[in-house]
Amino acid sequence: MTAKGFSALPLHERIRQDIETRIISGTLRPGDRIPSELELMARYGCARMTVNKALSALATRGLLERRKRAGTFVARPRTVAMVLDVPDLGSAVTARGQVYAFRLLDRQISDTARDRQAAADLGDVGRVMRLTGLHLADGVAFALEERLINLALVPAIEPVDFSTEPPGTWLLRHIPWTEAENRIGALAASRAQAKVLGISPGDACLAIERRTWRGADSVTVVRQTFVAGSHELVARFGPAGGSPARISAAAAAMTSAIGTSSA
Amino acid sequence: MTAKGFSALPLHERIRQDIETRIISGTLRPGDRIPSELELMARYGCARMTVNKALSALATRGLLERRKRAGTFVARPRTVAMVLDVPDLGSAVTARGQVYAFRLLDRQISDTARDRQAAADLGDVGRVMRLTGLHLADGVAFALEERLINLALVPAIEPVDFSTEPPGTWLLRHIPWTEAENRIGALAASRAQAKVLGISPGDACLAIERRTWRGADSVTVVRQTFVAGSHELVARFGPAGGSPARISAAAAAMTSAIGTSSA
DNA sequence: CAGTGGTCTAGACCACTGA
DNA sequence: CAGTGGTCTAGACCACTGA
Repeated sequence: MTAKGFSALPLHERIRQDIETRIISGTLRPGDRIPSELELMARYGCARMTVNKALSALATRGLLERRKRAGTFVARPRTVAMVLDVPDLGSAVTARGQVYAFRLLDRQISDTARDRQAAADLGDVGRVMRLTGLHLADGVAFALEERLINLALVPAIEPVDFSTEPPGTWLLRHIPWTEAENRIGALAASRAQAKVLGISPGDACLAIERRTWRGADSVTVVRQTFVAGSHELVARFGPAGGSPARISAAAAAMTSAIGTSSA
Repeated sequence: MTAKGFSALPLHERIRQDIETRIISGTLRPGDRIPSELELMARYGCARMTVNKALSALATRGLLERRKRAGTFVARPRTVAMVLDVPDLGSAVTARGQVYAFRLLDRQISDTARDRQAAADLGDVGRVMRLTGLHLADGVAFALEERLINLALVPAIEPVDFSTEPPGTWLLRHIPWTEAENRIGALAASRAQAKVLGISPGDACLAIERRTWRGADSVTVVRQTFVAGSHELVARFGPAGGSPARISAAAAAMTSAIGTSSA
């Protein structure tokens, strides 16, 4: 496994972890100045670029703040920005050991010229597809999905039958979106929502509204309404240096904590 | 060589944006191979390190995938990892033009040796402080907060009076946490929760459970229960190159979309 | 003014892995 | 095997800005 005896990690990575450890342990405190690149070159016996790479990475991740002439400082805790994992619903259900299914309830082709709500959601894009469907775990509906898709941008989706793959997964596999926004809140189920979800009107639900763009163009807008307790979002922040994939795996490995209903 | 008069941006940044633009516009599609570093050196007339910096940044952000010998490829859209902004509640309320206040309802000192729930939440850390309080906007309670704090790690908080500053803000200003986890769900208000929040039992609420660590030690665990419609979380993903701060500002500038209750 | 970080060069050796 | 990316060197010039 180890090729070269001792250097399992590249030098810039070891420098990065070294400094990070001092911040975590409290040896370096917020506001403290850390040695200049010149000093660190001498300490680690390496070129300035190598030190720079380590410090730049820590600055990008918000642990350090760099100011010209003044030096490099341990950053003060900032307004919190966490990494939110938005898993594919099918994968999430399967990971819980349940059987996932999507049931399409309704599909309509519309046009933003006539459909005011679609125009508000996607802009004046022309033809749109409006989908309504249910996400099921072990045959039980746990989320209602209402989605609009910009057909001008995604014409290939028009003939797709969503019996094998829900629209979100299809889009994820086919359309490289570049920007997305999620809004997360709670709401009381409406009469219509309650009916298809098999709950009572007024019951608590988690609501996610997600908009996706490709460049300046709207790809899709989706509103998902989850029965309370059936779904949980996890957001993390950590200096563990995790790639999104690793963070996602770590979150999936954890067990639930909020509203554990033993039913 | 480089036309030196016009470089508002560093060269590595221009190369990054150039390639990013091709991905966004669809000129480069998922799975496409992009030129090797050697070829890009020639194209941009620069050193390999400069090209490498641009490509590494895009790989870190998940837009490119790099494989030795094979080359660099436009990444396929991955499982979604978004940046979730977790704003200070006081700032969020003030930003909406309302007056924020925190009202402490209860404060107890306990010990994980006797307090089983505290031990489960924080680990066997010894003395803990248990706080219960309300977040108010224009004098109306919109969130209930129940918090445990590890006093061994944060002894300075013991005498603090939270009349001017809620516990979360105090902690953010004083304790450099290194890791945090949020769990977000919906729940129906219990009788006790409903009473202090001025709503009815069973009413929909947004629930956030946040755990914060400093290195291996738990700092605090907090459960916040928001009246439905009173609070919304926003998570974004975008190639706009936004720092967390910029993303946060952009999110704050947007108006609500989910469950706007005029009550 | 002088030290700092930001950027860039023109090389180099290496590990990896697909043709 | 040969091309690729990963890393690193030992320099350089520059803009910025606090002492």
